[in-house]
Amino acid sequence: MRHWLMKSEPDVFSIDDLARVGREPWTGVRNYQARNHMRDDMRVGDGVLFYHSSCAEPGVAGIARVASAPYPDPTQFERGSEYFDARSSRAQPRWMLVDIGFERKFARPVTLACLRAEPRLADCALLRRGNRLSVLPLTRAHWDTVLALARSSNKPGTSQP
DNA sequence: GCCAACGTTGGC
DNA sequence: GCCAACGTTGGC
Repeated sequence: MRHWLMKSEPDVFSIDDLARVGREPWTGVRNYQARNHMRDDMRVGDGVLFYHSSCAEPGVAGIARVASAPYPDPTQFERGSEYFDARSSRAQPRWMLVDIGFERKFARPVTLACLRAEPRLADCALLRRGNRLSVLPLTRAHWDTVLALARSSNKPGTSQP
């Protein structure tokens, strides 16, 4: 099983939204590297860290799972959608996505500041300077480390960053 | 709102 | 293929 991190702006779609709907097509990705990860590398059941970006407290908010095989992002065909792509066709769709299924929300998010403070995450792609990729792979060690941070930050008496 | 970093576009 | 201009991302 592989592990991933996927960014979402909570004002648009948060971990609570995912918890409510249970499962969601990850529409709107218009970056080839991110698309390639979904199209070529993801498998049903892969673990996903659900990351809140562009918000007051950026960080990992919870866990999801890859819930479908890749298929064409329907919004690329929707004239009038902000994600419409005239260069795409149903015969040759340009943008592929997967469905993401809710697993759990952390009691407290693991904040970006907390991630940056963890030496074992120093080589994580998320923390690289200027990184903007919205779908990125994690090593098993990164995954385990973030989950451990989520557990430790929930212990009573543990200081928060 | 600012700005650094990066991806995309398009002229040549 | 090069590269400047432009647009977007995302933290602060």
